[in-house]
Parts: sequence; C-alpha cells; structure tokens
Amino acid sequence: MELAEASDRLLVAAERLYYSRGIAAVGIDDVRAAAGVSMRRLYQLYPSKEHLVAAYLDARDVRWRGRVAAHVDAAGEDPGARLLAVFDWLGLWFAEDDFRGCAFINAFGEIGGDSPLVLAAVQRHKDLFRDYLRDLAHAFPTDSPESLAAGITLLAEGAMTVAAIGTDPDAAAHAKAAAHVLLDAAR
Amino acid sequence: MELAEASDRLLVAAERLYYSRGIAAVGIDDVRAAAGVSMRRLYQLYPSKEHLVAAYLDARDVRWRGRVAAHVDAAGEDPGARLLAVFDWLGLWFAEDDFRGCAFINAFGEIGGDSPLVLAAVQRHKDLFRDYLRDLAHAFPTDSPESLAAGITLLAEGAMTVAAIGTDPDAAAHAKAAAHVLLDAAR
DNA sequence: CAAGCCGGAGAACGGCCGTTCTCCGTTGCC
DNA sequence: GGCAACGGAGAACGGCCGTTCTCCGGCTTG
Repeated sequence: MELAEASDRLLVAAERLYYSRGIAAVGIDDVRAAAGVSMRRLYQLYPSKEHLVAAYLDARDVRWRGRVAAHVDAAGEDPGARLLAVFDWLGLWFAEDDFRGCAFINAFGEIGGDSPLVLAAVQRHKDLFRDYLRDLAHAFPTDSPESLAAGITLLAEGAMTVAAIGTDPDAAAHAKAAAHVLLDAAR
Repeated sequence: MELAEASDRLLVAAERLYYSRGIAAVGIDDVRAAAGVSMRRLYQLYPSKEHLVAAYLDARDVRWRGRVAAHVDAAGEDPGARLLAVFDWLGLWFAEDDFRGCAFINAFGEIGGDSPLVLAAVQRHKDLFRDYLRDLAHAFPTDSPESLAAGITLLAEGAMTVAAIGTDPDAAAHAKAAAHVLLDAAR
C-alpha cells in the first residue's frame, strides 16, 4: 500500500472514530484496524497519537469549512442572505444523526491543555472560521462590520455549544433570529 | 475524620485539580492525596470516579451560579442593567488567572458521551443557567422575552467558548455589545 | 483490662493503551 | 537463483490508573 493511500484511509477512519466516540476513548489500534493499515505504516506517517489527532483535526477543518462555504455560496450574492445562510447550515448540521457537537470544542475540552499540537489545530480552525464570518460581515453594508462579525461569531459558537449539550432542537433557528436582529441594527 | 469534612475536602481538591488539569489527566489518587483523605473514605463517599466527578460538577454549579447572581444583584433593579451585568461578570471571570473555559463544556467534551452521570450534571447546569437568563429576560419590558432570552443565552455560551479557545481578550465586551443591540431591539 | 470493630496507609491487582520489537513472507535487483 | 531490503501481522513492553485488599494501630465498650 502506498503512503498516500494509507494516510487517506487513516484520516477517514480517525475522523469517524474520534468524532463519534471521543479522542481518549479511541485507541491507536482501533484507528489502525479500521483503516486496514499496519502499525509500522501508521507510525511512519504519524510518529505519535498526538500527530494523528492533529492531522484528523486539520482534515476535518478543511471539510467542515468547505461545507459551510458551499451552503453560503448557494444562498446567492446578497450579503445579508449569505450571513444568515451560515445559521441555516448549522441547523442542517445539528440535525444530522451523528452530530456530536463541534469536534474542535470537544477536542479542546479533552486534551487542549496537554497537547500543543492539538491546541494549535483547534485555534487554527476557530481563527479561520472567525475570519470567514468577518469576510462575510465586511461585505454587508454597515459602518461597523467588526462588531457585526463579533456578534455573529458569538451566536454561531453559542449555537454549537447549546445544540451539543442541551436538548433544544432549535438552537440554530434561535441564533438565526438573533443574527437577523444584529443585521437590522447594523444596516 | 468525619464524613462531612472528608467530603468537603475531596470536593475542594477535586474542583481545583479537575478544573485546572482536566478530568482524565487527574487520577483518583491525586485528588485523594490533595484532600488528605484515605482511599477507604473516598470510595465510601463516592463509589467510583464517575460519582466524584459528578459531585464536583454539582458543587461547582452551585458556586458558579452564586457568583453570577451576586454580581447581577449588585447591579441594581433595572432589568436591562441586570442582563448586561451577566456579561460584565463573564469579563471578570475570563480575566482570572486560572480561567480555563467553562468546566461543563470541557467535561462534556472529555467524557460527555461515556458517562450518564456526568452528562446529566452538565445538562443540569446548562439548563439552570438558561433558566436564570430566562428569568432575567422576563423582567425586561418586551413582547418577546423568550426570543430575547435565547439570544442572550447564545451570546453568553459563545463568549465562554471564544474566551476559552481563542486569544480574543474582549469576548465578553463583544458579547455585551451584541446583547445591548438585542435589548434595544426588543424594547 | 480485654476484645473487637473502625479506619488509615499504601501495596497489589487487573486492565488498558501508546509505542516498539520480532518474526517472517514477499519482492525487486544483480 | 541468491540476497537484501521492505513491510505486514501482531506479540511484547512499560507505564498508568481505577479499584480492591491487607495489614496494623488505636479507640471504644463491656
């Protein structure tokens, strides 16, 4: 098996297992077995579990932000509609069967303090998401795009937490309604 | 040593260690040693680590909500000022040296899926916090206190996440500004 | 005083898991 | 055809940790 294929299979298996069961609860050997890759290969590609977890988070970051952006792009050109589309996508995500909260918030709670690599991957993701929302806010006609972006970001992050922990199935809708108020006030 | 004193000392030690280092990273023996309690007593009071963790979370819930309520009460009678005081308190909390994010969000990420007791304690806390904000919102002169409460809750939860993971030292101030917009629009 | 229960200290046990090592079959090369 | 490098499979190692057990000193009680 080639390195590239082994790496792909490991990351696919890692994402499925780590996201659904948690990082600490999944052993290296579980990922290895699910991917059908030998120990030797695994340690050749990722010299420790920490590296594998960081790679899983980076891969998930790319996929996750890609899905958000695709949904936003499908909403058209209007800057307000594009900002609100983010919350529509969150609603779809929260309703998925295998939704278990934000993988990055979970990873932070699990090993954020103990692993510089994982912490950096989590912060990278959150920074990129915030930057994306900031770009969307800057396309909106307002005098204070930064304030708007900050409010939108907080609503989105709050919705992820509430949807993950609480039992409120409408977290995304509530966040969208509040975002609508912020947009109206900013215009 | 009496049972009540041993329990107190265990919970004090557990809160300090679990919150600062994470639950999985702290062994039963670490808590036991810090509390100066024998193994026998510990397992007599809490028959497993899961029980001890749930008790730690319950104790922290009471203290944490007490601190919030005290700060809100100090803000006076005006319903708007009381709602905004929540974010002032969050700002003070985020600035504390030992701030490491919301203990309940962290606990959820760490073992939320694996421990019914811990999951229940986390949900209990978030429900109670949400109910508290809902009460504050119902004292505010508006036609839609529920929407207001939902928005405030999301901003507060989002601020905790951003303050914990990100490097933005002004998360609470941004959340307060957005909350102000929601209040103005609701009035 | 004697005897028995209580509880403290800490060793022991069992299991899990990240990491490394060993064995062996295969493959490519001269 | 022989030989060496590679890599797959999985056992072995080391350490950690939750939980239980053993030993023993001291306090209580009749």
